[in-house]
Amino acid sequence: MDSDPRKKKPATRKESRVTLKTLALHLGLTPGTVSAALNDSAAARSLPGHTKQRILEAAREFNYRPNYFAQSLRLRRTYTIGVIAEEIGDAYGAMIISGAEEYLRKSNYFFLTVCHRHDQKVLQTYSQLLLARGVEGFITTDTSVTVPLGRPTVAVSGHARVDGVTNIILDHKLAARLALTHLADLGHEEIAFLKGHRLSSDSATRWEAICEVAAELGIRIRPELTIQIDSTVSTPHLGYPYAKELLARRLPFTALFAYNDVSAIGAMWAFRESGLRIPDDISVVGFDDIPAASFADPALTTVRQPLERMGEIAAKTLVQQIEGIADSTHQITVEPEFIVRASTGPAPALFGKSAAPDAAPTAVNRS
Amino acid sequence: MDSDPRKKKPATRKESRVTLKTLALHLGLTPGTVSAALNDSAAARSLPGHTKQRILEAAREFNYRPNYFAQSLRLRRTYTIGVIAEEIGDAYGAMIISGAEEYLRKSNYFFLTVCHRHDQKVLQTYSQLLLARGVEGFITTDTSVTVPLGRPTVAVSGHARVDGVTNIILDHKLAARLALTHLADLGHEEIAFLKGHRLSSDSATRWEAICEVAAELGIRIRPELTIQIDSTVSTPHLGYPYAKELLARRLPFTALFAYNDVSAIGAMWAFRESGLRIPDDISVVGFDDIPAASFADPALTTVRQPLERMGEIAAKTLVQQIEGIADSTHQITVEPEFIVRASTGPAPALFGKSAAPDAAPTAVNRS
DNA sequence: ATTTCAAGAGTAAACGTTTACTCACGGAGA
DNA sequence: TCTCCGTGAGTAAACGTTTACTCTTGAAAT
Repeated sequence: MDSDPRKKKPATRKESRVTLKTLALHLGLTPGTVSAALNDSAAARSLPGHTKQRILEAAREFNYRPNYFAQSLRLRRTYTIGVIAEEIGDAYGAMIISGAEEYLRKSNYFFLTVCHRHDQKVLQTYSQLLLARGVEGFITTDTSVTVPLGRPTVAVSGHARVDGVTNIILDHKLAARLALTHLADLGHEEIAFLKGHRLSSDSATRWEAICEVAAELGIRIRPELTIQIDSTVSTPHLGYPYAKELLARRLPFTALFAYNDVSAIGAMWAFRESGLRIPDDISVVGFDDIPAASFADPALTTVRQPLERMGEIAAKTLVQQIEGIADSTHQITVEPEFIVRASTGPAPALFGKSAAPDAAPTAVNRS
Repeated sequence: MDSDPRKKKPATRKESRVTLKTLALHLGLTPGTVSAALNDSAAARSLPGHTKQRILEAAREFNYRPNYFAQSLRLRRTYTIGVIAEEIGDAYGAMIISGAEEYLRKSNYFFLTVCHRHDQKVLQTYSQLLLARGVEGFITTDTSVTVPLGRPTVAVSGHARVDGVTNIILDHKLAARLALTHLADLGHEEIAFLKGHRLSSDSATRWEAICEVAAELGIRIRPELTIQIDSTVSTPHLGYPYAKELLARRLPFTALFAYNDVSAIGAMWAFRESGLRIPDDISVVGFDDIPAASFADPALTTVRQPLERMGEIAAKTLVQQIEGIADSTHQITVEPEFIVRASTGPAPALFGKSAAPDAAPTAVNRS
């Protein structure tokens, strides 16, 4: 008699779960009927309105929430997707996830996140774990998914053509055109390039686009002025040593098109340290438009990847595939935007082609 | 007959699920026995070794993976935690999540993420949704959890004393001491302050710590030199207008202790725009040590919050509570580190207290 | 006075696991 | 011979939903 009251508390306290049975008992109906009414399923068509009302009210009163696990077990739907990011701590991954989060939240999906850090093994392992968790699809960042993951997949900056994988890619051709025409218009003829790490999924495509566009525009790309990045640090220290090496080659150039903003900022450090003024002596163009690009000094001219938007598109595309609204496309292209800031300016006309080598030693002596 | 296939293909191909029944059938045993053997449960003690072997082998051969939902339903364990971040797209949230991710992954937990953007309503709503998803605990960032969420909770930078909530907080007293002694040692006497937004959970605590330490060190805090931030932008434009206003007050000061790195960088823009040299005319100290702090020009002297570490501690603490290894503590303090870079230097001795107002007009004329 | 029918609700299996019981069997001790 | 006990395994309920069926009424149509 003393122990009765504790099970009467409908909402709180003892963690007394409210299940269909609870409601059914209270209403003098069966769980099946209650379920039918709440889902307004086919079976509920024969229920009179007032009964449905009673059921709905009871559900509200008891604050009934269907058990997600029982529901998933039965329905084989989880409304969960797996995000396999290269990294979450940096601006690139974080912003893509942020964009995806917003869309998914509004669509009543949740997502589980793991980082792969460019380790293909991990990608396989974790996609398995996520599948075991019932994810209905994947979003990956900065990696090419080369083997189907078992569910619809959207790869942000993925480049492999694989069944069931949709790549969200930047229009790199346009990106290259924006950057190179900008530099060409400013009179730059000798341009140096930093090529991205081989593991970075955009590297190859971006470089090809640059080569093609350069050819179109009649801009020469000299192998001696291009450097391949093969470090994986993600601070400006990424770009610094490569820029130093570029200077050490003592070949004339008046502009640098870096692989990304981080390396561009590091390159600016190196240039400045050698006494070169930016943009007076040398212009620098970055890529991505991470927050730090606008904080840099001088503020970095860069190609903006609409990262949050790409995350959003990825989420939207994936959800539509899961819900069967849309079929899998091979790829979706998004357009970059060119952000002109202070790191680019007219090519130093008087010094001409020998601006860099002349200035560099001067600077070294100066310091 | 033509219309049949479309309903047959909702999910995927053959998708022949391997369940306990599959194995049992293949082995000539019952699901119960197989389960017992695989879990090495009490019921399996009476199973002879060779039978266990057979079962384990079959499981491997068939690549058996227990159904997560059936398991959760039965066991009431989900190995999932909910992360309610203020924001994921910015460095603060991203790094905390990154730290948590690593620990959770290693502990075989997964996490679901949502953003609250300082909306308390959202916090309630989404904690409910996450609970419905069976999360066994919460990690929140940059908000004070004032009402229990229904599961063990670890609040990174939370400050409310609530049952079942562990706050991971920086030792703000130490942070203030590091920054203020640094400035004092450099001879700064008139220091301006940017106070954080009221919604930012660290604002109050940090400010109190600054006041206390200032008193200890005999540093005067003038209300006219402190400004309350009440904008929520998270780019340096956050700090710029406040720094401008500070200058407009025409009171002498030789250093600024900003609320965070972002506002510090914005303040540096404003100072420089007014012709002040950093650190010659004015020193600037930030807070957080976000990546951009080291990219800034001059590189920002700042108090480093070990964000990834805080995320990791949060995850560890939470998991231990969930597993019953540790009880809920009210708070855990982590120590900041002081990073001296180029934005601080000796107080301008000659100009003395009137450095700022003198220099400002000069600069304006110059431009 | 049957048949027909619809309304209103119940039944029970199924999703895949886990686990407290039960059961059959054979050998050892009384 | 009877009891006791250990071994090796099966049984079945339970977790909470969903859904294809079934069942009972009472009334309208034949």
